[in-house]
Amino acid sequence: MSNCEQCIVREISSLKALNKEELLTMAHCKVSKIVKKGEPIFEEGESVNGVFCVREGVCKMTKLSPNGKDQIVKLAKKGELLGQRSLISDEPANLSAIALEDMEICFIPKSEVIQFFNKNNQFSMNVMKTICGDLKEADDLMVGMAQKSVKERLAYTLLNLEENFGTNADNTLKIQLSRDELASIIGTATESCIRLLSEFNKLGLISLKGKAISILDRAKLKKLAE
Amino acid sequence: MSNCEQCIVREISSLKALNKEELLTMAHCKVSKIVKKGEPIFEEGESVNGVFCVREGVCKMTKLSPNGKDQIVKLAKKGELLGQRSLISDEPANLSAIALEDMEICFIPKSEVIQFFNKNNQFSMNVMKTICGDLKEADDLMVGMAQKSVKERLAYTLLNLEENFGTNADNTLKIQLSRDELASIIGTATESCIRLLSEFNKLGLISLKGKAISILDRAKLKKLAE
DNA sequence: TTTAAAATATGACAATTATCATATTAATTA
DNA sequence: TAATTAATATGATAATTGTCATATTTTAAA
Repeated sequence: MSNCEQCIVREISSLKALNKEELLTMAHCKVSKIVKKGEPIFEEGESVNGVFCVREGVCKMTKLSPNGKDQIVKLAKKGELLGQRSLISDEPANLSAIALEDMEICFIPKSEVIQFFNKNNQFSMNVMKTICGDLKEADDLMVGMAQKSVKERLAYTLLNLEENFGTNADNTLKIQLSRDELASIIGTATESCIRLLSEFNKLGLISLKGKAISILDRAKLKKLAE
Repeated sequence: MSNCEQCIVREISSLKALNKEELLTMAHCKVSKIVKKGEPIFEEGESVNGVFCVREGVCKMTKLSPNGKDQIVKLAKKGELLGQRSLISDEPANLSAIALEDMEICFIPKSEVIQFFNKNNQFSMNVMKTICGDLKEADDLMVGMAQKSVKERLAYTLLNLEENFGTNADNTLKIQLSRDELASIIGTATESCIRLLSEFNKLGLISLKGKAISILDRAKLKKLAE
């Protein structure tokens, strides 16, 4: 049983509002877990009964459309809490969470989180702020989906991935997505995504070395993203 | 100064958690207002500094896309609180709120709402649940925008409008939207929206009498919406 | 390493949707 | 009421995007 007090996640998530005592009780009831790349943390429709805290790795939050295609709604990384919405709404998960890399996560049972809500106002406010941030992002993405072309969305998404997940020493995006997954973020067919990547590549906006993408011309890409 | 204790809105919104004393202080500091059809309650980018409580009427929550088109993100009706997200995030409004009908609204200053958050845990939880509901809806709409065709989105939206706003005695949808506004909900060009409405009309799924729309075949429409 | 499977890439074509033009109808106001 | 404007409607066409077919490359497994 590792110590929550030392955990980096505590510093960057809503959990930073917890006091020593609360951290101690959390350390006792939490369950740590390794999730391998490609494995689900939880799936749409499941009753989650708690919150997952991401210690390491990135996962995709997806929703299955009636047409059978998965849409990636959000990417979650170190420091994020998953399943807050369904815990608060007391509903099954609206999204699936699937590891994009090997992950380290902790599960905190619902009863515990409810205690924090009841006793720690700052924690509640932190969670609320996070959810409000998610809502703003979702609204913005929705407008983008409705009003922007696939090309614009791809440009926007590439810039976003760089900003949120950074680059390696060789300037390639740290986050590794398949073409299929990238298409599932921007909401298009895999072939369309691939074609546009090729086009961006030919235009010198990006460079493609296998799966690795690096952004060469941020300014032009930003213009394309509108 | 009207009495918040008697207000119907109190019964159906997060405000139902407030006790008599809190309602009394609210009654003293709130400002009632009439907003005529077409007028804004607040606009994107504005610092709202409080929350608007909808007593009567419906408004659209819109966001301007870089291409100059407005996207309707949500419709808000009696009993809803507007501006909660920007209050909690302490940010300017992300959306504009524009009356679709003559409205009666009350403004409750930020300082007051913060008091409720601090002292009344049930109120906080209610607000959180509302925002979580908005988030789920936004995620779902986003997936719909990304994965569904315009036809599917129109069918879905018509059924939604009936469900959320009801019908008149003559079976027409209570909520009156221009073709332009309907297009702005489903995220398409006005002409495309009009064309599909005509098509639905010819297929006997809906009937059009001027601006008034009535749904004739829910089952088939539902199938079309997928 | 060889083979099989999966991912990436590209062409050809069809379907969807947007845009522009222009009627037609409804709503507003002079 | 007539005149003007705005909203609705429809056709023609172009642009975007999806689908299917098929290479090519990469990755995984035998």
